[in-house]
Amino acid sequence: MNAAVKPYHHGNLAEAILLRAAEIIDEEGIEHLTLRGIARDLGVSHAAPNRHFRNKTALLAALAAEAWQKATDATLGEAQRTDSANAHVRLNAMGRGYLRWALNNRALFRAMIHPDVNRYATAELSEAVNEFSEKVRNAVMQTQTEGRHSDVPLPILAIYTNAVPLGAAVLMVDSLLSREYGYPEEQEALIEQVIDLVVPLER
Amino acid sequence: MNAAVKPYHHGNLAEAILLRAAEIIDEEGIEHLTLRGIARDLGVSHAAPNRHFRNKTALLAALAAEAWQKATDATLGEAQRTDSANAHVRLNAMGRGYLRWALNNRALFRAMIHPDVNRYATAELSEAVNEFSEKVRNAVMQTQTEGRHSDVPLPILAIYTNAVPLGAAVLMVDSLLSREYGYPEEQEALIEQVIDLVVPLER
DNA sequence: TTATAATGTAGACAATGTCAACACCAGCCA
DNA sequence: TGGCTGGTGTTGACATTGTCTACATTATAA
Repeated sequence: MNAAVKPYHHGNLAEAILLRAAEIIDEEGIEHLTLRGIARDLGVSHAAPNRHFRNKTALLAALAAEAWQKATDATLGEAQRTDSANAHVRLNAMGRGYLRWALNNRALFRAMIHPDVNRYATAELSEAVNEFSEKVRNAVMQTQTEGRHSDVPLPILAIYTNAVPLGAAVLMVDSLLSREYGYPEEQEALIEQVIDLVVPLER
Repeated sequence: MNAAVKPYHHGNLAEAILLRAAEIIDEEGIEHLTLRGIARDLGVSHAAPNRHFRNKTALLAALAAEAWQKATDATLGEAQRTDSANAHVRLNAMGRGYLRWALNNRALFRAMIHPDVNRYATAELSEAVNEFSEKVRNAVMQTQTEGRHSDVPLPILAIYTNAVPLGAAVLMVDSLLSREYGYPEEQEALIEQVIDLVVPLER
């Protein structure tokens, strides 16, 4: 039988690039992400990625958009799983879902908060970010009607609520402080306890 | 009189490089920071910076170390200014000092949380980070003796307390969400209200 | 079937980080 | 005082990268 002949067209290069990019960020860090390296790994010519991403930043933006979508899913999914009508329970679950997702998907999380990305946002990316923040704001608002910091302006409470899992994820994923705080075996307990401080369940 | 003759030695190139680097991050973003660009701006040859920084990452690490030191100063300084023996008052002031510093020194803040930096930490940088986190942990511990979440393990409470100003700063400095949240004219009120949620003053 | 757009390739170019070899100079020791 | 030595700056080089243009191949649909 003849050896597998590489077809001229890859077939699904765009997705393959995104996948390989996420792998590289995980394994070698985002600073080692190069378009030519990805092309080499995928066995295509060095310029092939340009057919699918206008430039390197566009690739990062696509990764970030994917990240925001998945973060949104993880966040809302956790709330749905509680099957609760209590807004505190749902928002608490959202916080856990978000933080757990960030810690388990560090490559995508890094793409989300990468400075390059936020300077050159694509429409797709802005859309994803807006959807996330709208969902969170609504959930926060509902806890206010249940009495959580009902005297605090919604934007302030939203920043605060967002900041905790975001800041905690940055601390544990990227920062030098992660050496102090990052005990993987205790991850789930840590998530739970930190989120309980922002959105307490019993009062 | 003879025209100013450029001396062969710059005199203070290392500091000049750090200064210019911070300017570039502010004005053009960290993605436009190049060693050769800095050298051009300072009127030295393209390889001169290598005499002072082993590589580009070392320059970023030096910036980050400076950033952590200044952040520590801003944080502790604010606590001292309160001249209060109440740990809550001091920690609240620390949070405000940190967040205000981050919002007013975005270039250095970006260096602090830049992914490259945290992979190749220098001793100087680690030292600066450790000092900051130790000071914060102590202040958090003291609020616990005053009854703030006294049942929560100190590491958890420290993460939570750290996460709020850090996350808020990321939201407002770098993230796409900053478009939603970043109203400079309301900055001081926003700082105050967000920090009050983590470290409430009256109970 | 065939025209057309999408996808991949090859080659080129400027910019960058980094290195080695050399030039200049400040400060110390004899 | 004079020369040496190490620190600082320069020049030139090289590999790598992102990106562009021209061209090759293939999928698609009229």
